[in-house]
Amino acid sequence: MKTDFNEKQIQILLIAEELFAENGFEKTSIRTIAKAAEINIAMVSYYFGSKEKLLEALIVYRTSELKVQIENLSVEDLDPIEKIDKLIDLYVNRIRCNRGIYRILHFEFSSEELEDKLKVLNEVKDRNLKSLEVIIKEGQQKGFFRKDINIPLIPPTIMGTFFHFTTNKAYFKKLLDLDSDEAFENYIQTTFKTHIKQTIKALLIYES
Amino acid sequence: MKTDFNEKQIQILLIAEELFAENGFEKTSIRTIAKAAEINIAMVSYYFGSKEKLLEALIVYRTSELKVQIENLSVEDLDPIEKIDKLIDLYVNRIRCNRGIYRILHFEFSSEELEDKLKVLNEVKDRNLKSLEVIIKEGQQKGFFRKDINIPLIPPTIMGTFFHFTTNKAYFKKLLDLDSDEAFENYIQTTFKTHIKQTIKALLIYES
DNA sequence: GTTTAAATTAAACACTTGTTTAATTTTGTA
DNA sequence: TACAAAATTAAACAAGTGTTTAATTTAAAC
Repeated sequence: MKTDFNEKQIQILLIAEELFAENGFEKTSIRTIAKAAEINIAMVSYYFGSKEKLLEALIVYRTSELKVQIENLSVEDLDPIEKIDKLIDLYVNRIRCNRGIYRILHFEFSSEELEDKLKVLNEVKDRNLKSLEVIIKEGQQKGFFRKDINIPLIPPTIMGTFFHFTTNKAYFKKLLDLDSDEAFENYIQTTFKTHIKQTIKALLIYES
Repeated sequence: MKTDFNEKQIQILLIAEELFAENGFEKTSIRTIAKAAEINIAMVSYYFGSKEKLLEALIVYRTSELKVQIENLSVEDLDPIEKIDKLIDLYVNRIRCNRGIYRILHFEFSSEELEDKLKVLNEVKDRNLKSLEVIIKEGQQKGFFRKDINIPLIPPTIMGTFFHFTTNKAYFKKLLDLDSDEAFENYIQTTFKTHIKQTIKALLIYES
């Protein structure tokens, strides 16, 4: 599978990503993409073969880019608790940087249909999970964390909470009296992040 | 706005719901719905006006049905902790029962475009949040829970985690060695539910 | 049984979709 | 400059979309 794209292709990919994330794959026509990218409608087929393959190219382009920052964390010299804090920062920031492709991946696929193309993404997930395991087991060894943690359920707790919050942005903006996008953004970076950190740490530490 | 539908209309709504949830609104054509419901393609326009209005009718039909079971909980004679357990059971089960419409609501809309039609849903959310507030404040008064809880962030934690888990069903089935849909379903009803309960309770109780 | 309204149908409509064609322009190379 | 490959274009294509029409059947009321 091709993983190198020329400038023109990348230009198209980036604009397509924006449009897909905003309006969805189906609702975004090739003509819309072409107009936004200021190219002829035939160029999409010319460069990528089809609309579907354009999407696949976008997924390949983005997911192969998602390299591992999280692995380094497990070897850093920090409290297990500090590591969890940092881990959540990394999770949230990564999703925010790549929110376009994350939106697309989560909303356009039933996860089953494009499984082959998501292999790269699954590998990233697996590696992240492994790093998380190292961190938590270290915390358990040092007596910080409880022993009966279901580790695979930690990432969906972090990401799920975050996604749900941003997906229902309009609702929460109203609920929390955040009157601008900046205020919403700021709320995420402060209060919301803290909430997730508290949640995960409480889960790891709390003895019932 | 119409809220009462005859048998034929409901039959169409239910089949449309299934198809929308499975394949998405855009990918589901009126002809597909008509074939599945064994009706003429003109009947959708005849009964609902348009495809868009069919969806609106479906949302109205389902959301106005989502009555409040959660309110009763706050007056029951239970531990605050038991109430939280029960609350999460209610949340998860309600989403599972109505997973079709929930999928549609979360995946088809940017939440902003259909705001008027989602008013009913927002009212339900608000009422649920109020009930949750009552329960948590009672728990705080009785000394069970910590005082600095950000209550509005509890529901997105519960629902987000759950949605993320079910949306990425394929991935988690593989990760957790769940080889059938029944096994997955069973995992949700036991281990996964327990995880959410633990998470929320830990968050409410844990003192850092 | 006749009349009237509701329900149902097949066909056509106008429009958008993704894709392909064939002609033209641009670019790089010898 | 001349040539060949790559890039770009406008136009056409076939297929599918949601919707409407006008005719027909069904059902209910008198």
